Amino acid sequence: MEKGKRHISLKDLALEIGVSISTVSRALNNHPDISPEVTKKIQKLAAEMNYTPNPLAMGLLKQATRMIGVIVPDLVTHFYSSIISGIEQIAEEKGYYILIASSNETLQKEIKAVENLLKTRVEGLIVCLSQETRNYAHFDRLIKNEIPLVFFDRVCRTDEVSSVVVDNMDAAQKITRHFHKNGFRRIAYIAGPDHLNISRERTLGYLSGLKSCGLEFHPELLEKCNLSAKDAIKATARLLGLPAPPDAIFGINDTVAFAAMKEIKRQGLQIPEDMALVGFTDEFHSTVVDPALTSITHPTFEMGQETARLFFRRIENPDAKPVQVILKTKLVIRKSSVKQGTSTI
Amino acid sequence: MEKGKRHISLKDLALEIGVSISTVSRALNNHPDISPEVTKKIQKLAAEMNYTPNPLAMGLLKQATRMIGVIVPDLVTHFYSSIISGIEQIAEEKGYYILIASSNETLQKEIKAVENLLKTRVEGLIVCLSQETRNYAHFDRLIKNEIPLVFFDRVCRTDEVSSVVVDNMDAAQKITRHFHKNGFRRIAYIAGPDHLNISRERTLGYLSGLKSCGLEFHPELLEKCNLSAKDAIKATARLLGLPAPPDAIFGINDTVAFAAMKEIKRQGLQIPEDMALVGFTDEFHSTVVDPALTSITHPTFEMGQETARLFFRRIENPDAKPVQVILKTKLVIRKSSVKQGTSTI
DNA sequence: TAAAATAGTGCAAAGGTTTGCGCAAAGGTT
DNA sequence: AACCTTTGCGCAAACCTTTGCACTATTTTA
Repeated sequence: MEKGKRHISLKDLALEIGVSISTVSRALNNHPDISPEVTKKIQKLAAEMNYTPNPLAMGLLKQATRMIGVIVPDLVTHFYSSIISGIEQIAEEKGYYILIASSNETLQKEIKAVENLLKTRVEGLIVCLSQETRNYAHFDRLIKNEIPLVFFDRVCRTDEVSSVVVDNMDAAQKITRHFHKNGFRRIAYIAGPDHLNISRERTLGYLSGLKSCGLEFHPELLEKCNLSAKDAIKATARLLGLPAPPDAIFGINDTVAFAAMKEIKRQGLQIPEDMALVGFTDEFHSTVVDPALTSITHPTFEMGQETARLFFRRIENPDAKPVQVILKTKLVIRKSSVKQGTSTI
Repeated sequence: MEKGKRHISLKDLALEIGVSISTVSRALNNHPDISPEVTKKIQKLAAEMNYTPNPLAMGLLKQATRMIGVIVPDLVTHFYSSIISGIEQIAEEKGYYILIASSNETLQKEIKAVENLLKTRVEGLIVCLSQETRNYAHFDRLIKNEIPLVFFDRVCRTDEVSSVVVDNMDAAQKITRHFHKNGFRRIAYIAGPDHLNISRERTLGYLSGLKSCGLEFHPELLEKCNLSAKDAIKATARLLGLPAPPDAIFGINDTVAFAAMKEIKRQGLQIPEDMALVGFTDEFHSTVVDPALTSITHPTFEMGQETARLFFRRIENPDAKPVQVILKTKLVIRKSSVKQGTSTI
C-alpha cells in the first residue's frame, strides 16, 4: 500500500490486472459472467492488497448506510450500557454499526441527537426517552417520514412504533407482595414523573399490589422525584419525616434506590430492621452495597437484543404491524428487605 | 418531502428552482459568484425543505468521514463510559462522530474491532488496550499506514503514538503512604498482568512507596490477577490465607477492589479494623459501598477530553511529535482505610 | 463603436460501487 | 456458408457533492 493512500479501490485492482472496474466488481461478487480464471486472479489480488469495499460509496449507491442511531438517557449507568451491548451484538451479526448518542435526560439534547443522527444518514433510530420528554413531535416527524424507529424501556406512540419494555406492573406488584409477605405494612414508593410509562405502570402495580394484599393506599406514601439522586434523597427525607413514616420503600430505579439507601443510613436507621428497601437495578450494584439490595433485575442484555431484532424486523419488513415485546423481570431477594428470622417463602 | 424519499439533495433543490446543481452548491456555501437574489432564494428553499448535506457524498469527495473509532475493554463500567463521554464532547465540538467498539478484554476482539472500524473508514482510532494485548502488530500496521491513533490508560508504542495516562506510580505511592500513615504495616497489592503499563507502573509506585515508608517488601504480598472479579476473589483469598496475612490491601482497579471487599466480608473480617482496603475507582461506586471505599479517583471525563484533543492535534498536524499527557489522580479518603480514632492527617 | 473586462451560470470530473445494456468473438446450428 | 446463441467483458449511469474551467451576456474601457 503506497504511503498516503489508506485504502485501495476497485480501480486500483482493475489497473493492476488490466481489466475494467466492472469486471473487478463482478468478479468479487462471484458473478457468473466473469470467467473462472479471471475471477480467481482478481479475488487473489484483492485479498493480497487487503481490499475492502468502501462503505461510503455503497451507502451512496444503495441509499443505505448500515448504521443505526441509538439514543439513551445516559451512558454511564450499567443499565443502558448493558442494553447497548445487546443491541450491538445483534447489529454486528447483521453487519450494522451503531452510533450512540446520549440525551443526558434532557428533551433538548434528545431532539438535537435525533437531528444529528439523521444528518449522518443512519437508517433508523433506537431510542429510550429522556426523563423530560413529554412532547413527541420529533418522533412524529420520523414516523411520518417512515424512518425506522424502535423504543425501549421508556416508550411512546406504541400504536405506531414497535417497542420493548419490561412488565413494570408485574414487577411493582411483586415488590409490594414481597414486602407484605415479610411483614411490612406501610409500603412507600418513590416514583418518577407521571408522563413516563415506566413510572405510571409501576404505580399501577404498586396500587394493585397493595390491594391484593388487603393493604390500604396512603397517598402520602406515594412520593415523586425527577429521577436524580438529589431529588430522590429529598423524597426519601420527606417519607422518613412523615408523622407515620413507612416501614418499607421501593425506588423506581437504581439511582433512586441508592439515594434512598444513603439517606436512610444517614438518618441512622437500620436496613431492613427500621426500613426495608427494594430497588430496580442490576446484579452488580445490588450485591456490592451493604446490605445487599433486594431488587428487580432487568434482563438488560436481552432487552437490547430484542430491541435490535425489532429494528431489523422493521427494516426488512417495513409494512409489518408494530409490536410490543414485554419482558419479565425477576425479583432477587437479598438482605435489604428481609428481617433476620423472618421466613422469605 | 415525498414519501419514500427521506433526504433531499442539491439536485432536488436545483430542479425545484430551475438552476444547476453547481449553482445551488455555491449558493449554500455563500460563494460570491452567485448573485445575492439567487443565493437568498436557494438558501430559503433549502431551509424550508430541511436540506442537509449528505455526509456520504462529502466523505467520498473529501476522503474524510469525520468519524473516529473508539475501542474500549468494556462498555459497562463507569470508567470507560465516562471517558467516552469526554471523548464525545470534544468530538462533537469538532463535528465528528464516534464509533464505539468493545474488545471485551480480549485480543481477538480487539483485532477484529480495529479491522471493522477501518472498514468503515474511520479517520483514526482512540484505543485502550485489552487486558490480553501484548502483541501490537495490529497497531503497528496503523502506525505504518499513518492512520491517526491515540491510546489512553493502557498504552503501548508511546514513542510513536500520543497517549493519555494517569500518574500511576504516584497514585500507588500515595496509597501505600496513606496506609502507612494510618498504622498499617503489611500492605498488599493485587496487581494485573505485567504487560499492562498500568499494572507495572502501579507496582513500581507500590515498591517505592514501601521504601519511602521504611517498610520491607514481602513478595507474597504482591498478588496478581487477570482483572476479572473471579480471579480477584481468588487472589484475595490467597492473601487472607497467608500465614502472616496483610493488614491492608489495595486493588489495581474497581473490579478488583470490589471483589476483594466481597471476599473480605465473606470471610467475616471487618473493614478497616481487620483489613484496610483501597481501590482505583470512581466517585459513585466508592460511596455506595459499605464501608465507603477510600480510592484513587481518575479524572475520567478529562482523560476522555484530553485524549480526543490529542487525536485532533494529530489530524490537524500529522507531523507533530507524539506526546504523552500525564494526569494526576486524587486519593479520596473514606472509611475503608481509616480505623476509628486514628488521625488521617 | 469595437474590444476588453466582468458578473453569473453551467458542464464535467472526481470520489467508489453496482448493474443494465451493448458489443465482440467464439461456438453451434441448419 | 450464413445465421443464431453463448461467453466474457467494457461503457456509462446513478448515488451526492465540490470545484476548475468554459461559456454567455452585460458592462466598462479605449
